[in-house]
Amino acid sequence: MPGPAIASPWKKAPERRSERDLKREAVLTAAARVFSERGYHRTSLDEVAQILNVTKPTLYYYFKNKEAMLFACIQHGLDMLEAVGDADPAPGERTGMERLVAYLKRYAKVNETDFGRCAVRISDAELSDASRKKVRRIKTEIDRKIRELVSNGIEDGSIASSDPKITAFALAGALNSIGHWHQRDADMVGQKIADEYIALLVKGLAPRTR
Amino acid sequence: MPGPAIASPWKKAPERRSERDLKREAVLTAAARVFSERGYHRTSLDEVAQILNVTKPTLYYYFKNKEAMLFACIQHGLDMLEAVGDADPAPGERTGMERLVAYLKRYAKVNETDFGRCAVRISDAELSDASRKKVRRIKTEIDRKIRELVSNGIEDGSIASSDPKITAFALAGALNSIGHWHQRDADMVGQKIADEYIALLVKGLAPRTR
DNA sequence: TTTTTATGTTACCGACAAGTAAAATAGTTT
DNA sequence: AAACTATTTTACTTGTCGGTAACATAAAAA
Repeated sequence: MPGPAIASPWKKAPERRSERDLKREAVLTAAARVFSERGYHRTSLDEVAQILNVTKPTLYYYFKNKEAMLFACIQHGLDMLEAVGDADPAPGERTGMERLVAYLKRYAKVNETDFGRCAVRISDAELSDASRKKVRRIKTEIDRKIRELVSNGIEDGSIASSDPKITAFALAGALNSIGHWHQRDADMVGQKIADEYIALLVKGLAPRTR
Repeated sequence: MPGPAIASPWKKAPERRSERDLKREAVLTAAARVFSERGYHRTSLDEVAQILNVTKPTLYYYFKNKEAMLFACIQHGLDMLEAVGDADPAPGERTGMERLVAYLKRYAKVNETDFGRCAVRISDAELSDASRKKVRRIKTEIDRKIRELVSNGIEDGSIASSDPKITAFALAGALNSIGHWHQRDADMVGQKIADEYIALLVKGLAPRTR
């Protein structure tokens, strides 16, 4: 009978993740890319496997099934979007508008990633009831954050809006829509589009000079 | 050998469409509804047939295949959107901004229909190359129209925009995004949302009083 | 009545893709 | 060496669904 294993502290250093985790992550990254590019249903797991130079059953070693893969992709994307809200600097330092604009820029940046696009583009109708419920929870939280920023801006007078709820929807909707066509127009790249979008949303179409 | 049939003028009156056309249209309407609600891939033709109280092969009497159905739905939706541009009153009567806002409101209204949502929500990646090409042509035309309105507004000073191209994308994208929500939030109905969206786009978030 | 045309149904096929079982391989431990 | 563990493959099953063939029915035409 072997004695108790001696703990090797550097073996558990967080940056040294197990190979399994790395591979699982690679599967997820590949899935996110192809899901977001070609759509969930049009993507077969054989394709995902091929990208990784493995065969389909290998994927099942890392994920229970296709839906679990999609759920992980969407969740990761939503987690990134939610983290955008946590990077919000302490309220009071800047106006609500400034904080909102900074938030929207970070939000748009996440939407440029494969995970972000998965979260935004793929309908959660693909998911099981349980997964969808979790996804909806995070989406609600993100929406709440945007509304909060809008409300703060209204309070401090830096934002004019009659309805934070609809405004929050409109902002998210407008930014999410970027992901839908930006691959059609490869010439204008992400950040520029996002900046123009945000400028439009901030300033509006109507001229401000008189 | 029968003599030449005597033409019966009232038989060809345009409002008296053949039963076949009516049924074909019913198929299309049912397809548009369920495609836009549940998505193309998640919809089986058996479902569509069931809605109409027929069996699947009957659908094939009216359409060549599933993709032809989808194409007809999308095309009809896009035709409606394109018609929105034709309803534009003579230029010169009003400012570019007024014309654009009126356009956007009609556009949003179309997007409340099943066909409009099909056109906007379902990726044209589902279509064959030939169909997609046609669809893209109409989409380009719609985009051109929006750009034209924006440009006119810029010229007459009623619209402030640095880039009509991105602005047109942003406008369409924002309105299209309405279709993604509105079933989740049944309490706020279409036109109200659209009006708020448009108001935001026109006035912007930044307050105009000083 | 017979024939033709339009419309619909039953019963089926075939393909594709998700998912699984079980064997193969390689690395590690005993 | 032997045994065990982790990982991946080959080969297979299975369900779903788009699509079709062939027949049924009924109305209109001849």
